[in-house]
Amino acid sequence: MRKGEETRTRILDVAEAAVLAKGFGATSIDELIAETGITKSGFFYHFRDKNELAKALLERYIENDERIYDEIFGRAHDLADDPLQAFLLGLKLLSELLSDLPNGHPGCLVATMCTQERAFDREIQEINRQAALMWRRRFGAMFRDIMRHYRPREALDADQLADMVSTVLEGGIVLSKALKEPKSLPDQLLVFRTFVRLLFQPIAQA
Amino acid sequence: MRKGEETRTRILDVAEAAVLAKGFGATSIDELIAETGITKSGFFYHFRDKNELAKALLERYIENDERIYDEIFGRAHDLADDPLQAFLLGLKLLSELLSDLPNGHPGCLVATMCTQERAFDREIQEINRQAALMWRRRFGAMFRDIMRHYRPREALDADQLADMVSTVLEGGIVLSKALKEPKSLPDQLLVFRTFVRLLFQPIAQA
DNA sequence: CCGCTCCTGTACCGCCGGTACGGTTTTCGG
DNA sequence: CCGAAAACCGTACCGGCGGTACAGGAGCGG
Repeated sequence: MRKGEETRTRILDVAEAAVLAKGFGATSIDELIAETGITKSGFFYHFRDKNELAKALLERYIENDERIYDEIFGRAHDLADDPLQAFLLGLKLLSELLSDLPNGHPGCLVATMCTQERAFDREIQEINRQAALMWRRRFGAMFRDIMRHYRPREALDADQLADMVSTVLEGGIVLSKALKEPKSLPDQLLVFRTFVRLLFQPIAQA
Repeated sequence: MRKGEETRTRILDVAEAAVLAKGFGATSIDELIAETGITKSGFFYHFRDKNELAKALLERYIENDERIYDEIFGRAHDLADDPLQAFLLGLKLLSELLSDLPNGHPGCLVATMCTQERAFDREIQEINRQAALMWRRRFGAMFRDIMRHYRPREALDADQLADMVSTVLEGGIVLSKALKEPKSLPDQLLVFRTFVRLLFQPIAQA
């Protein structure tokens, strides 16, 4: 009914924070049910096992991720007609959004799942792969659009450029966590932005 | 004495592979002692607890990592006098090295530790931070050297550029694992290499 | 009132990290 | 070659955790 969904969401909220902070293995079910105020039986009513919790967590995370990208780059395309300017603006907006997170980026579940555990089943690995492929399609389309209007100074594959967005995001998250410098992630994104601007700058300037 | 070190090394070898594949939490001590052929008592003779295993694992990994960078970029500097050419060559050599790994990069322990667990103590987090700072110093020095000879087309901070190397490596590892495409990591490194070449290209070409 | 969703309570299992501790073999310096 | 330290083995035990089984109950819509 309604109540069930609400409880399930509350479990997922608590679980997501715990998993991003401590890792999946270090997050105990006992701990989750204590914080959500339900019993162990209640937990297993919603999730068959921990693996299904991981799956639900990941799917919800990816959905939310896609929504954020839709919104930011959608807004960027509303503000700028030119595909290059829109993309650069999108990166800027994303960087600002990441800067405004008080404790830095909480971490990426996709990275957590694929870095940390081959303990998960193939289904989760496939969800992860699809998420990365969606990022590639999303940004790849943008780069292809840009390349229809601008000639890059160096021949680079649109898909590899698209992957670079994901790479910088995932790598920036890792680095800013390791360094304990939340600003590193948005900074790295801006460095990448400069590279993209440089790549599509017209050769004849003077 | 001598035998002790050998056994300890064997434990670390087995543990490193397991941790990179399944994550730290999912790697059981029972599993490690079974594969190394020792008993539980033997394990705890070498490591007080799992956290000390993690620490030893991380320190050894970082040492080895530094050695590899020393060798590759040392060789690159032997082959090219110019600091920019040497750096670009180093990236190329590194990319080729990563391409030659049959099953792709096994994963970065620094990323594993900092992504996955706030369950580790502060000591490990500090080791992680120092590793990232060492990368920054290493590549930052190279970029500063380059900037003494070349004027970048865009004003970028040498340390942020240095961090970009780590970002691309860590992000590339995550992405190639998520995509199950080992080639992504070396490819991303080459894309970054193109960006660096572009950044320091003289403006007046004709 | 029935039946379904959404739980609670209790009891239990096996794995795992970790402790304790006594005993044994191996190794190396003197 | 001897003795002592190093490098283990064996066994027993503990508590936490993931997971199972199952009985029961509260609330609510039809």
